[in-house]
Amino acid sequence: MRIGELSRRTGVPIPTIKYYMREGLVPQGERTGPNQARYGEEHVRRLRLAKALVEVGGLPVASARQALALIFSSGISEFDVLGKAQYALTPPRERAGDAAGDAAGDAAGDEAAAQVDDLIARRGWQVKPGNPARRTLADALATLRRLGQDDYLDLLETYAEAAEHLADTEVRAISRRGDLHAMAEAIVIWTALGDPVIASLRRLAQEARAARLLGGTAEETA
Amino acid sequence: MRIGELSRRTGVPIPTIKYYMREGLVPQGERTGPNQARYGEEHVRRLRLAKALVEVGGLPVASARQALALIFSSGISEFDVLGKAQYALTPPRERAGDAAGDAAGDAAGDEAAAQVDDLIARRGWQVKPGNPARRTLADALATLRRLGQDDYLDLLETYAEAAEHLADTEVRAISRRGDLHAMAEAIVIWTALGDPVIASLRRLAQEARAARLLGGTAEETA
DNA sequence: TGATAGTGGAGAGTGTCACTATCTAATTTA
DNA sequence: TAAATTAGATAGTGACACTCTCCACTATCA
Repeated sequence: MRIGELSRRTGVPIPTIKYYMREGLVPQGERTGPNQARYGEEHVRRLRLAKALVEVGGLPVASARQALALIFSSGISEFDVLGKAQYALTPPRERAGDAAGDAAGDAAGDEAAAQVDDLIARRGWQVKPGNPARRTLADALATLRRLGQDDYLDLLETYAEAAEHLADTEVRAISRRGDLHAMAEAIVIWTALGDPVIASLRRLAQEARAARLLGGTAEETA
Repeated sequence: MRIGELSRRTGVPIPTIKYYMREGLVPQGERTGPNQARYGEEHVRRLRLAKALVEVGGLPVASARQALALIFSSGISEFDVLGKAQYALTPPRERAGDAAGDAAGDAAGDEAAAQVDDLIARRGWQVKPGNPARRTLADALATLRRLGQDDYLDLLETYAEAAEHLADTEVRAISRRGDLHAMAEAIVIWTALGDPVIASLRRLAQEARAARLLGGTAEETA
């Protein structure tokens, strides 16, 4: 097929397809002439995936490229798909740890890092020291502490339990796929799209619980 | 205090403080002369909060302004703090539902919306029809469907259970605060920062579970 | 009592990001 | 054969979150 059909079938505008090709999210088409190229089903799949990661998953284009490269590469083993996916999907953390404010060499940051290590150890989790989620979590906890919300940090235990339960179900479901390629694809998709799904469900459940507890009514909101 | 100290105590650069004042995230200082103003502890708190919401929570500045306005306003009732916070904290959803691709008037989108309604009903949740999380969730589910991941949609039940459990604990913890003002603040903070916390924990737990199931080792990754 | 550093406020400038538009020459397609 | 598409390259756009520059002033230290 040519680019027009590719655009129609995926809902991605032609200029955007061209842009994604330049950026390497989608490979070039098979050239058939000086100004003609042909595209196949793989282009459709890959483009749909790119669109989903960027639009729904909110990934930067560069991260989406990495994730797509991972899925469509041949030399992956099941031992590192997940790790590489997590690396690719963690939005490039800007410099952190600086600008803590309030003089004092940032006690909250150190405490938070220790707290993360402690949590991981206590749960018996085996996590690579380089997993970017460690940093993200420590940053968030340090911020919570600086905002004086440390009296709620026991919620963390509940969060960790829930995460463990989720991860257990997810890993189990995905490992049932025999095909390594399909596993890699599912990991990327569910890691990226799972975040908004969980966030939405949390908000919905919050509203429901709050209504039940505070007696709020299900009326419209400004 | 003057702006220099405000900057030092919060870790926010002076030009950024000025920008935040222009954007209304932080109120103006109390003028004491043609080119002098004084700032107080409220400025410090508010600026820290602004920084947290933007840097860690990843909110757009406009959303952070709304959230801060909510916290520091006087006329809120406990019946709508949460709803308003959710409205303020949901990143402005761009147009959705269009550009589905593949001809066919987007069956995935309709099915997903129905699926969300069904889930909410099945769980017995009381959720306002206008809650923005409905849309976000439906979009994500529709995308999952279009990517052919609908055979995993039973994971949704696990997600919903986890969300319900989390929300229950959160709402319970927050409602223990008698002060409505403190409640509003906690809601905003935990709604915004809870997302990255949960996402990180999920990733850590995933790696741990995968290691256990696949026998992966905790070595370094590229 | 200067010299130096630090303000407040307004407007313009910067860098990044994700597209989007335009152009040319060369095909297809009707 | 005329109109519509196409590939590819380059340039432009709009949103966003700052960041810089000025200037007429204070504030503070030697």
